[in-house]
Amino acid sequence: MVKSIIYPRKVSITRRRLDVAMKHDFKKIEPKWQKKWEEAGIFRAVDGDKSRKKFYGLIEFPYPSGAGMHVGHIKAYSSMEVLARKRRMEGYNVLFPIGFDAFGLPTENYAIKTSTHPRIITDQNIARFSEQLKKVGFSFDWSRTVDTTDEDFYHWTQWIFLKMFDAGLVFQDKALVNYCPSCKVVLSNEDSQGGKCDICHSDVVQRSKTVWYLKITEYADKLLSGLDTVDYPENIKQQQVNWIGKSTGAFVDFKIAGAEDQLQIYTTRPDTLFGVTFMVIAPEHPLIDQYAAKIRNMDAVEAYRQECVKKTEFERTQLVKEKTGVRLEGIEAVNPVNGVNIPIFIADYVMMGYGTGAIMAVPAHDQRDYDFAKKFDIDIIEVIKGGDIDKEAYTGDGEMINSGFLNGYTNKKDSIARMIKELTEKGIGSAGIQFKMKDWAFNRQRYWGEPIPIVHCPSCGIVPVPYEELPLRLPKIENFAPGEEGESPLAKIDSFVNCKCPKCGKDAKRETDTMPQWAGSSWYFIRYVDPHNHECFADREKIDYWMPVDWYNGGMEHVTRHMIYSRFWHHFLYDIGEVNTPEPYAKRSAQGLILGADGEKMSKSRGNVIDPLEIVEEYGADTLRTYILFMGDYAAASPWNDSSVKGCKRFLERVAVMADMIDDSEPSAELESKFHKAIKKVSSDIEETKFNTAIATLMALVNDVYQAGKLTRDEMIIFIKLLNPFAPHLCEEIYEAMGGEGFLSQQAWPAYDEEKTKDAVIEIGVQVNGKLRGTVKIAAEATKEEALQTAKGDAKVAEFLSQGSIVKEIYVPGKIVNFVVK
RNA sequence: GCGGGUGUGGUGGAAUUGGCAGACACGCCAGAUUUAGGUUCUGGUGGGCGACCGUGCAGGUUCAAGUCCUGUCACCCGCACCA
Repeated sequence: MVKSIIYPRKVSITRRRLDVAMKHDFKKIEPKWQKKWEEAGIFRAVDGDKSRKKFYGLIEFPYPSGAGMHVGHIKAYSSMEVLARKRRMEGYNVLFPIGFDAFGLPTENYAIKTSTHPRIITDQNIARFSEQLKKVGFSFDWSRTVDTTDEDFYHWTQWIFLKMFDAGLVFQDKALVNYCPSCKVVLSNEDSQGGKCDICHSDVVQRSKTVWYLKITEYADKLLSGLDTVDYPENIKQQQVNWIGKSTGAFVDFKIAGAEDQLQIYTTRPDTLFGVTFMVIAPEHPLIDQYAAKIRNMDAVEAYRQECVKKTEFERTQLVKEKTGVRLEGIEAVNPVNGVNIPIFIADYVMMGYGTGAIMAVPAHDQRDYDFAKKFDIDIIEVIKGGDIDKEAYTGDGEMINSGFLNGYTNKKDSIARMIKELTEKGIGSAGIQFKMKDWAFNRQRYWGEPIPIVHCPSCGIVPVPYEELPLRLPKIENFAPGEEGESPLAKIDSFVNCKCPKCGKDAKRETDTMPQWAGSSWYFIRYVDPHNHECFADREKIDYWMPVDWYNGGMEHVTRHMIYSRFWHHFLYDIGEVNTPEPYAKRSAQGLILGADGEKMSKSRGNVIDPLEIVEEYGADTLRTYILFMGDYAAASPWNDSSVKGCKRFLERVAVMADMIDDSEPSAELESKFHKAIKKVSSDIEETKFNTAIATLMALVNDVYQAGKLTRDEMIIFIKLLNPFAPHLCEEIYEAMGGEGFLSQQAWPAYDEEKTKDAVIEIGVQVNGKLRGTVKIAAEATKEEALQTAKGDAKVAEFLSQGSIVKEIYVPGKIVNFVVK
């Protein structure tokens, strides 16, 4: 039994102060419980346990950088940590795994700098991260840890790649790619946003390279419609929708005057075809070379093209103000609806990568075309009434004019449909769909990645490595720096490159590129269900038991890349019958940033970075965890505040002392009711990721207990159960001191009695003409008459009522009384 | 430009979704304890002397608006010459 020292109201302060320090000796109790949990293995998930409901809570596994953990990691993991701990107490079989996404450029660059093998660096970093994570007391199932750089893991990354190859989703193409001259590596559009390399932030240039692609565009529609079946916050769904960027319109063929060729364009407004006065094609468009002999001003055209190549995609899109271009003199196109000849221009405001790389220009109703037409003095034909085309392009709705059979149409939808019908019947166009999303460039000229399991055979061409030869291991090499021309370091390893063709047996060469950083993270969550399997990527029964992920928490920065890529892979695995659902994640949440104390984003250069391990050292892991979730709205950014950290520490100390206030002699009904309300509030707040108010409720409850000066033993148990997901070390310690059996973490989550959350007597506000004039106490079940009667009895209310006559009396049960007086 | 979001005390942030604005915490003030400081405990703390005024700003709906509607401003985050 607990040695219950019951303090009288006035206690020896010195005595109590010493007690506080003893009761919350986090430096002693935190390692103690971390060790006990690990030894007892109480956070291990049990495969296939049908006697309980399962809960698979997932956090984005960290990239084990040399810098160690950031407070952002703690926040990202804390929400799922609290949920996992609560779910276990609720009797669920919980899978809450951790792993490391360890392939990637920062490690490789560091390896080059320090002449240390990336394997060694990765192992060191993983060990460091693991130790740090354990110090915070996260309840991960460490027996399932995965490491994407482990050959037992990337074996299956390669396996999935080959399955995609078999399905025709992998192809190779020469293309202009984003190339980082500093990292000497090809970057995807996602990794080179803003024209800067995602890794080293130097300028990205365009280069022609042979690139491996995954046909993610084939899954664009599924990725879009799948969003209707999952529980993601609206802003995340919207970002994905924008990223996929579906647009509906039509493809239209324009004849080249005096030739047989067609110039195909894509438009979302085929109904404005009568307003087309010129065409624009991208500088890279193949039509130019095709007609080089006919184009009279080829010199000027070439000069313009050279200029464009020099600009990066970023620069091209930045120059939004001034339109530039060159007319292709000598060739013209024919408007298919009216037979009028129109000029063709090249201009860099048209991109080769979207649509067909060619547009029909309708200057009257598109501002870009308008600007271009003004600059080059081209006709502007109004086809939609409603604007003033002398001033600017009109993009609104209106009656169709100057448009032959479309004249008189006023509804955009109808006129588009009519035009598409016309185009289809005449065989000069058809309805079409376009996506902004492009196919996924799936290779890097780097060492520290999964080797692409492909062989180039002089006679057979591209041949996949047979499944039984997987994993295709990364050779252990000394020099992993990329070549000067940006070729992979693997290209220098003859023993790796030279091989026999799996098909014909003749001499062949291996692909030397590796997969991009996003590969392993595209399926790691499946591996967690069966991490040690050597026969397949995961046992199907285990997949059926655990998948999909019930709740996935992570950062907003991964909403469009990692989330889309992994959803793509999962849809694919579903299509080939390897997993049980198309969507991998049933629910998604995202944490907001932790800003520096100055309100700015944490960064080394600003010097406002908080090291979570220093906080653990000084205040303890329980305080850190509690503070991070108490800071504010979980999904919003909020600044760090050292004083608030101390406030949370103080709260936990008050809890520690509370154990000595146990007194079962005269339970307080008032306090009992407060406990029932708190159980209800904390339980629902955790489910809604409103951790800040859950903690606030517990703080208020402590204040109430201190006011009462005592609480019952049962109430103390309830309290530490509610606090346990947030501050588990302290709660386990108190539980043990109270003589509790086993681990608190394995006890049942408290239940509340709805009846006891309701007060018999409530206090409500009384308004006169909508202004608060007093408050009165009434019985919860009071009738309207009783409530009004009591309200009128309030002296101040009565005074205001006497100033006129009551014309209306409102009583909203349990909420408010309002008198309207005139 | 398009999409998403935010705007509440000195500060971080609450508000059962139309019903007592400012929970909880920080900070600050005062008192107790202490040789003193810190710690701890107790009390106070939106503004205004007041009637009253207060949720970015201006209107509106309503008995009642932080919450709903219209307009507007500011900031943040995505995407961006996407045809």
